[in-house]
Amino acid sequence: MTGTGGDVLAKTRRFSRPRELVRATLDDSDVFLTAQGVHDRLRASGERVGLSTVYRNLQLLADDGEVDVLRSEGGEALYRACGDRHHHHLICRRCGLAVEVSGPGVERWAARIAEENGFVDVTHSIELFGLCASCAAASA
Amino acid sequence: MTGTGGDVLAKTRRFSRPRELVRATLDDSDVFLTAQGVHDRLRASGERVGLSTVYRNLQLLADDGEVDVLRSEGGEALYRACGDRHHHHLICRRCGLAVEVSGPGVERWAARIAEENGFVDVTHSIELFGLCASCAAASA
DNA sequence: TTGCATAACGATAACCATCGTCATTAGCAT
DNA sequence: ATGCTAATGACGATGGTTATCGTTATGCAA
Repeated sequence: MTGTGGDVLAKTRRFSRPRELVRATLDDSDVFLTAQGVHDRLRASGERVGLSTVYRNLQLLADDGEVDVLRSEGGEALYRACGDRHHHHLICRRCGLAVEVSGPGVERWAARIAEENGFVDVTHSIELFGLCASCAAASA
Repeated sequence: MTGTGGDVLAKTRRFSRPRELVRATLDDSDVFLTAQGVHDRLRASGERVGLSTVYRNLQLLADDGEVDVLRSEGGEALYRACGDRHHHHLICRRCGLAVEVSGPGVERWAARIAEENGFVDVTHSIELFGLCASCAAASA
């Protein structure tokens, strides 16, 4: 039988300049970006990449685990390049600044809760939204 | 002068049958519902309430702290009646079954992380998504 | 290097959740 | 009852995201 859950489907992935641009845009940013945001940055730097292409590649990169995806409080998808180790974020809801945080204890807590309730294939969304120091100062 | 920030604005809130129906629908459900879901249930029970009205009241109830709102992995808003004490959820991504869970340790962790990074006005979104026992069995 | 199969592109239309508009209806205080 | 206005609900507008599809271009092999 196939392994549990989706994984090594060995999809052929061809090189493409647009994808590299999207990846680079995320790499160059220290904040979470929306698809539109990535598109805007590309346009601002003189690159013309279709919006569809940005969405498509953002999804591909997410599927490949190269970028983190999370939902803003408003429900939009936010993307960011990230290391491969598991972590969560503390995000400024004003400027988007994201700080990677980790909490081994939290991971264990989540796993235990899931198990105690008979849930399987559990993922968790643990994100903290607030105002970073500079934004808090700016709005004082 | 008016108080700082939004809280006791003492907004006049008039009774309305549609709002009671929305509230009742959430009260009768043990799963998180989308606005559409609430609307569908109302229609199924023979009640005719405008979709706009459902959205509007869901928002009002959320503002009043009578219902929990969270985002599904797909970005849709999910609503559920809830107690007033702070808690999180373990949600079945198939059937929507939601188990309220709590983690004092997690709360402290979140608060500490926020403080260490100079963030203020921090809220956290901590939700676990998985497959409940029955749904897992059903898809085996 | 040339060809081919097809991944990827990108402009556009389709989708869908959610919100805004506005004329009509209906709580509720006097 | 009467008036003020919150609330309704049909409908159109918005905005993020996805699907469509003809065109372009990558990667492999002859």
